[in-house]
Amino acid sequence: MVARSRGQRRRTLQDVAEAVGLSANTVSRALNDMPGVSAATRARIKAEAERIGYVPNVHARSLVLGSPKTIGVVVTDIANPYFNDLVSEIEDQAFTAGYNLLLLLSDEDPERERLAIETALRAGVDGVIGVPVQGRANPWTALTRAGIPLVLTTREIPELGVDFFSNDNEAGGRMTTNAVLERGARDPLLIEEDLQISTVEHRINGFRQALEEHGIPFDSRRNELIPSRRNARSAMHWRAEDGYRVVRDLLDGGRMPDAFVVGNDYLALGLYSALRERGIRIPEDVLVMGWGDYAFARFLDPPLSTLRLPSIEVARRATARLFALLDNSVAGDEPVTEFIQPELVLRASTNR
Amino acid sequence: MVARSRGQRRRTLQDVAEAVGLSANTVSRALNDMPGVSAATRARIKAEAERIGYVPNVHARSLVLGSPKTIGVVVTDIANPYFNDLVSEIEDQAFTAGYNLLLLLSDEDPERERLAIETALRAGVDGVIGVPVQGRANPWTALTRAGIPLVLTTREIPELGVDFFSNDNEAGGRMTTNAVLERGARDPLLIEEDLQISTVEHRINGFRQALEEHGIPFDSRRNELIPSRRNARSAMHWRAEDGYRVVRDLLDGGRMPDAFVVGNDYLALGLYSALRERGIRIPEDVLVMGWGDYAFARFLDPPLSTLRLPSIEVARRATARLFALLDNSVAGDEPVTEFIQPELVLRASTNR
DNA sequence: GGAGTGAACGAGAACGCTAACTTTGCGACA
DNA sequence: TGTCGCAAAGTTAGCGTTCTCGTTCACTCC
Repeated sequence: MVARSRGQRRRTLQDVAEAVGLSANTVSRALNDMPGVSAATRARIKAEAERIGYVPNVHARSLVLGSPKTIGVVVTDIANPYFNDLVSEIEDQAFTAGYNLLLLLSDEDPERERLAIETALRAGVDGVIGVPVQGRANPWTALTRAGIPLVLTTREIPELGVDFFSNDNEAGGRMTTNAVLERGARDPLLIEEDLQISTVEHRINGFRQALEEHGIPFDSRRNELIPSRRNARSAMHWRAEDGYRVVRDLLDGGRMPDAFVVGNDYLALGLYSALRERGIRIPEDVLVMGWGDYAFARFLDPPLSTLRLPSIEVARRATARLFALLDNSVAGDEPVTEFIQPELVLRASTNR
Repeated sequence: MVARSRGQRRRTLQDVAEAVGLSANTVSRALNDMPGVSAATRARIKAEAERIGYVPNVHARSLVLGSPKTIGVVVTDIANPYFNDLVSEIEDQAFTAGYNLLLLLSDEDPERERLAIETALRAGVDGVIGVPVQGRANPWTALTRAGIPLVLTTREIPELGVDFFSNDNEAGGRMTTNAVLERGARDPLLIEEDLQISTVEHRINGFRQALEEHGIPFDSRRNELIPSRRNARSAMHWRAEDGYRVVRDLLDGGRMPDAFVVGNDYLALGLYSALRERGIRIPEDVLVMGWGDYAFARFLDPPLSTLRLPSIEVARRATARLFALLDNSVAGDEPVTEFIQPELVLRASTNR
């Protein structure tokens, strides 16, 4: 049983110095493996520091070194597998590069986002990777004004004029839609969450382009927008639930498309459930195309065709860029925008 | 378009002071809304600070105030929905209490965990909430020795002697097993991941107890352990895959239990797939009981019976306890251990 | 009109650490 | 034996804040 030592005054360099009868400076040199200390003294100092439980004060240290080495990640939620991958990979990259990661969740709430950005600012982060709630520059300018490097991913804010990395949602919209059209669909329905973000807009554009290529007119009846719900912790349950409900209502209303193209795999999951309930078969009666290739997609019955997103790659490029900006190894005056190609994964739900 | 001001020297209190022709002290008072500054001067200072983009140096500030206000969360991965909920809720609680959250992922890797703890220490966190990779005290003592409050969740290390909050896995093991036994199963098989942690041990204990209550002997043939795989980002895919494979191999080997009780819903998902492939019907031919009530569980065909875990409640109590320790509002000498009851969710996969 | 009062602001120290510079001391060498 | 050189250690300053204590100055009041 290890003694719990709570409430004790925190040990300082001076404490160690007094304990070994040397100056604080020597102790500092010894512990930081700087030259100018004999091996014997160094060992003695390290042992003593260990013994009395000395932990360097990070604030004092970074006050003089000027390097907090922390990046902030402001993201809507981590329940979404895509953001989950994003954050995991950013954490991994940051860890490797010796950076800490301050996690801030905005919950799709603009006010919460504003506070998150403020927190990042107050926490003294070196840089920020963000996924905005809305397409408005406003809360983020607090960072750019303070001269803190900012990189956005997944959701774009062109007027901000900062670097942006994302999967190519327009291409994805085309790819998924084309896949069902090439398999004979003539009346596909796109189901999306109603978010004021570039992602949805780009996907709808891609959807529309694919339709036009196939000579099918685009109108609002082909595009069902589901009101978005906040609170990240149950977002995925709700999405499946919403997918279920929207299809049930559609069928009740007598509308029966010959293909569903949806904004994420959880929507598709709910949709499966609603179709099964009505005895409508996939893919015989209707094709279903998901988005995201979540872990469960290939285990559904039938396995779900979907779009695999390059979340890891997006995270990698975004962090690499941020680190480059932090190193000043790159001129940040010309904002970089990169779209990474997603990959179509065809499974039985679109077989025909 | 907002000007991007990179590479500029960071503004200091002194810069603001010189700009307005006052002392740094007065500027500090003005910006912190302390008395002793006239309203006019205060407004002028704030405007100027805003104009030149002054952001207080958090390190200088917390060096003197002695309050970093950050908690570290060391967890294996956030792809697991349970940990996802845990981290989301901790973030929420921390945010509300004015704390920052430093996220550290250990990836089920003891070495990575050791480094994560070291990082938390170096980052100067006020306290830590941890989910250990193993049941060994060793890496965590670095925190307790430094006098940094530590609370563990989900996975226990009794010899550490720190507070622990978890769902009651033993009870959960009993509840899930009893559910299938009460529905006629006489030859249930438990599938678990082979992790050296208290969680798995407790669940197996619960399983065994339920069997004994029903007069069924427990032996190793009733308990299939799947080797654990690292790398958090694909952990969920792999779990489903493993679930698929283990059942396929079992069937190939001529073993056919009358119920599966599994360690998480992703395993159940893979299992569904394997059973479907062989034409084995759920629940007619075999009962399936999951664990975790992941978002997809109720949308499967048939909807999956499972155990809903009180992840939010666990997170809440753990953070509440940590904050109490940080406030010194509670004596931390007597470690607290709390087990919160899970809730059985019965769906069609165990109907009989 | 001079003492007392209180608001507005300034000077200096302190937080814990690191870096530049200085001092000490011991052995080698002429 | 005195001096030079170099390793080992100490001294001092400074990072950007906040806090404590002073100082200034206008204003009231007898």
